Amino acid sequence: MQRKSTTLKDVARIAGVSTATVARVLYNNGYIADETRTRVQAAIQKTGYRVNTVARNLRIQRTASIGHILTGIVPNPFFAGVALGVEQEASQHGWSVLMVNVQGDAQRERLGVETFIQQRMDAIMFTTPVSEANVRLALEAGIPVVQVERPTSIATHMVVVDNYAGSTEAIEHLIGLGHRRIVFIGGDPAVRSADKFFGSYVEEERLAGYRDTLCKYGLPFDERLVILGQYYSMNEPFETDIPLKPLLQGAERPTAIFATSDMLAARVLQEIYACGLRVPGDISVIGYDDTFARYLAPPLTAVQQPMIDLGKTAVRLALQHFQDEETPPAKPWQQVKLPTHLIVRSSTGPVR
Amino acid sequence: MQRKSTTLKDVARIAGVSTATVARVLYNNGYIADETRTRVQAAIQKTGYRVNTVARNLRIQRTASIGHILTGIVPNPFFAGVALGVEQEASQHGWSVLMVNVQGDAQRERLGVETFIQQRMDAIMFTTPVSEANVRLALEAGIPVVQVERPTSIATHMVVVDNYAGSTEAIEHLIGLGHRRIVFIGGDPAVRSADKFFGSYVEEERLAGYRDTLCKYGLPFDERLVILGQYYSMNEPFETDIPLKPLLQGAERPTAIFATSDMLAARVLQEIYACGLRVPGDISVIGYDDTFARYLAPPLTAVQQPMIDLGKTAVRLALQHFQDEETPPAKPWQQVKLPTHLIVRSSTGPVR
DNA sequence: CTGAAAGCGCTAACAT
DNA sequence: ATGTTAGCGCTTTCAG
Repeated sequence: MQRKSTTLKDVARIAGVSTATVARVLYNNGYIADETRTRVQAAIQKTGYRVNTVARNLRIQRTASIGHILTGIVPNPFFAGVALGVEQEASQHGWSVLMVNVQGDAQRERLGVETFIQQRMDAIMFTTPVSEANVRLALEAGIPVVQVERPTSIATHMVVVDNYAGSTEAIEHLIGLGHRRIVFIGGDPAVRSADKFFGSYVEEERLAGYRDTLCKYGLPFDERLVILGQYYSMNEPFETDIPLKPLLQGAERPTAIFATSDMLAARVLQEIYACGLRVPGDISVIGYDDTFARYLAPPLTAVQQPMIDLGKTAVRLALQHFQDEETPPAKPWQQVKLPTHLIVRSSTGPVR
Repeated sequence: MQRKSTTLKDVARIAGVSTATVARVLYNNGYIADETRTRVQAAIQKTGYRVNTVARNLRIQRTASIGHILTGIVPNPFFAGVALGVEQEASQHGWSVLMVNVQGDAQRERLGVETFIQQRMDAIMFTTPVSEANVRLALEAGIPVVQVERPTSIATHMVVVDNYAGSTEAIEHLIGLGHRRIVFIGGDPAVRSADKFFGSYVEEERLAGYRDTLCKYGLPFDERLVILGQYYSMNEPFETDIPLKPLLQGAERPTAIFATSDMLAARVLQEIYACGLRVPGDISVIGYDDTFARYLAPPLTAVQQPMIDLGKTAVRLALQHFQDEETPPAKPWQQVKLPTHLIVRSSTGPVR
């Protein structure tokens, strides 16, 4: 907003018409004489006029902007994927997106929401809300909210992933390869106990898929093969040790491991190699997310999350509120569940 | 901007004062009677008033917002790091950031700049501009510009990395371990020939560091050990093959490989393993960026780029324009060069 | 087909 | 210590 730029008024003066007329040619509204249009367009050209969105927004009482709150765009590339999807879909519809990374901090999240309200964002998205209270805050300001991937129990639009199916598909793949002793390793749901989530935790859904699939194929569910820990950190990429060695060096070594993120799977690979084992020769590994799975050695079989699509869908839900502006009968919140896909690469193979 | 929210005027009416008075307590400006302040604060509390930033921006002719254009936040996590740095530093100073991902597309980049101009962003940042013309576009609109990491030849603020030193440090580390046949693998500078860059290409700087260091230690520069290719793609993560096998299976096998990104290094590891070799036993590998280097097997020695700091510094440069508003003698564009650090992990070892 | 004019919600002189 | 008021740049009725 540096040096003063051309205004509509300037253009009008130069073209010798009123501001209303300029606005008409700008938005192709109403009748306008061809000759006038040409004259106005020439003036626009000449001055390099560009509409002042700030003034426009004030006038029309909309900003066509989405505030996007991310738990942490780093270190897990999953979030960058969602952010990209959000931005792409938004800009395709002429919307803008403001982004705030809170790195897991509820206080910063609150500030983000507060700012977004002040900026009069037309919608607010949480790609993984940290605190319920902040979701409520946005809602109370009368702003449509979309929660992505790990919604709280508060009713808003939601777009989630079919974690149960994703997990099921992974385990079935392993069972199909002859595996019977399969480790499940994931973040501990209890860690997020501060908030109540809608439905069940992502991690719980995946665990349920694991358990039910074993059951379905008549395999025993062995609690010792389930490893849950607080492996996620927004700032320090997992310094926590993964208690896998005992299993790997024990008598009844598992033949496959299902990890609930690529980052975790990568750590699992490191542990496996440290024990002198080979993948998939001695043990198969499946990751989740499909972020940098393809870059690991060997290229990792992984449950692919529809990151981009998650973001795009979230935007579509938000835009709905404004599409049919004539239908104020505020439609209820919607929940969309997206499928996952198992990408089979080289980290899984038949059991020996 | 949904349902009509409380305005300053409302608050004034309820508190029984003028809007000017409310503004005074809001910003703690000028004299105000304690009693009045209390009354106003009560009214603010009661109504849940929140300043309308849109109106405010129009009035003060500033937006306190930065438009951030990213070549592609996916797939290289490097960009997410920069984006985080930008956002953190901005919000710490009460600034907002709009983000646009152009995924390497000059057309989309242009649209992004155009939008940012219309939104009256106070500054525009390019984390790796795609096209010179777009940088110029922003500049012509009178908006301060910061180019990050791979600036074009256009003069603006710039924050870059000391690629030469980064490369030098990596090669010295290898030479110190006794390596003499070291492969350099990187993106081909010629690929970006469409634009002229300021100083030299990032890749060229790194190559120069490699070459000069070999020279310094009296080692021969062997062109056959330099592999340059178009390994980067914004959308499909490198499908291109890396022509490394001939070298790995040849007579005089190199004992170390220096790759100019983690993504490339990851691919190199895969090739090495495919040839049945071990790291670092048979061959050492160094990556660049230090994004997911720690997650590879073995954990990768890598030249760490100051991603967050790159972003933060860029914001600081942009803010300078507004700090000392009284000094209109527009100070010249500044260029800041940030250091890299070699993070030694387990992918490098003494030559056998 | 075109123009006049009323604000959107706020800030900052300028008065008092 | 507080109030009045003139815009910021734009959109959109309402008149003609």
